[in-house]
Amino acid sequence: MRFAPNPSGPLHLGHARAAVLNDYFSKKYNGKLILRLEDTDPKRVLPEAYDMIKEDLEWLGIKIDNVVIQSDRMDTYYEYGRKLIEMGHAYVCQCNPEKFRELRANGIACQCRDLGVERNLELWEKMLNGELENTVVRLKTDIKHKNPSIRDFPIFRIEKTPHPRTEDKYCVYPLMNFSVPVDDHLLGMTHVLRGKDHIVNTEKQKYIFDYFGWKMPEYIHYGILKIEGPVLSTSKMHAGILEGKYRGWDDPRLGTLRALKRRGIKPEAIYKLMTEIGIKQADVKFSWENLYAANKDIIDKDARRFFFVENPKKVVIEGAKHRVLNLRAHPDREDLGTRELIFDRNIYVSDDLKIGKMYRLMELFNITIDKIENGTIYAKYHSDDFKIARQNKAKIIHWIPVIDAVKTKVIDTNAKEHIGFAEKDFRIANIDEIVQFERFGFVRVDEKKDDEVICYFAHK
RNA sequence: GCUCCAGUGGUGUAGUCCGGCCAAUCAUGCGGGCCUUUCGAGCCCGCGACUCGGGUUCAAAUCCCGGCUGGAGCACCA
Repeated sequence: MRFAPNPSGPLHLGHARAAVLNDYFSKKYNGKLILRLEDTDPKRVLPEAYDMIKEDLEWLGIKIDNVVIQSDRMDTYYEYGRKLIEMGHAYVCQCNPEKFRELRANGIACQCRDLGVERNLELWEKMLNGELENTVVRLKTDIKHKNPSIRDFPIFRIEKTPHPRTEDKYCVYPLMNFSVPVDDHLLGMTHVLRGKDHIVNTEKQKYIFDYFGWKMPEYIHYGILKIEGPVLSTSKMHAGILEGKYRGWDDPRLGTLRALKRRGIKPEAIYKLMTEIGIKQADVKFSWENLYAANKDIIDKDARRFFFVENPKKVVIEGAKHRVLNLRAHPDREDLGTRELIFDRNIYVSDDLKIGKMYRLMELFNITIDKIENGTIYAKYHSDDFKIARQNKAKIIHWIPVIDAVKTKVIDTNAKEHIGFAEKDFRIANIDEIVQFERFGFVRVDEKKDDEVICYFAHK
């Protein structure tokens, strides 16, 4: 089987489905998986993408047996293209596109169709030498086919834009409806899983298999995956990055795999979801809910817990002594160690506290709110016993000691920044670690600066 | 417009090929409960679907016809 992206950017969720499905089934049946980079349109090639795609696949846990780059195989395409002309199944067409389109719409062949093999080979050589403009090679199909796009569709075109890899070595490039069947056959594909947007292409490509007398692989088409939210169009992403609208290919607003990685989404979660969605032809809506649930399953057991207060408000507590708390880093796992919270009169909270009400500072004690002055809340120590808080239906709130509070910025999926403080021991969290800010959600530690830690929000 | 395809709970999925064991699977979500000093996790209970109409048949989610809805393609892109 194969995964055949166009190297115009890194992989996104849409590619992930194709890659995962092909990987899943090739493993299931002990087959091989080829990565075929389809770079036969010089205009749409982004040189960095070749490596980005390999990195993304590796991250996804997809094992590639072999990498094939189409721009390395130009001579092969020329060879088979020439054969088709020699067999009289293809011809060089110099009609202008509008004229051809009009003829095609009426099911009428153009004059080029019957020029004869000799003349066609002559023109073909001229094409390859760069002597011609506005010329294509067409496959003879059925000029009255009920789908006009199938009537003598083009298989080679002239493109003089330099290719990032081969520069100006070639000026004639195969169209995918030619390179795909040639490669699928030569590379020994038995099964191909692709989106249903290729159904018509499969019909076109069948002509090539038939003309060469090749056995056609099993082409299976799955439905469209509708993904709400992130930007997926490679060209839009690229333009946005160049404009400075996005921070890069891993901006949290984008649907690239590297953006998901940065947010703390595990490749296993993506893999699982994609295999679950499967290959049916009905269109499906991508469920973020299910992705997050799968991801939570993976990360929850390892994620250390920390207190984090967003939009911090300062609270001064009267009548309580300095004390030190040791809390577990994870409620169910002793092996993840403890963290220390030092209470010393001044704390931050996130909630709006109401005067006269009782609150329970989590793991600490109960307080009652006295007054609010100049944005600072004054509270009194009430009692230690948790039962009293229960009896009084006191809300249990998170708190952060003002001393040593870690200034923290969480960037959410809309690239919006949430500023707050995390407890002092959050400093021990490593870059790339996924932690849970209790009640806030799971975040991935992205960057640690001297005065601030930056995290990306994964999900609740 | 033309050609082709698909429709199972809020979402994803099993079952559709080869009709009965399907008053429909699993997950997620939602509601409730237990536990818990996270509104997390776990455990328990519950909610919720075969697009509609006709036909064939002893029997239809499954087969046939039609409607409706959704989608794909109709490039010198992939």
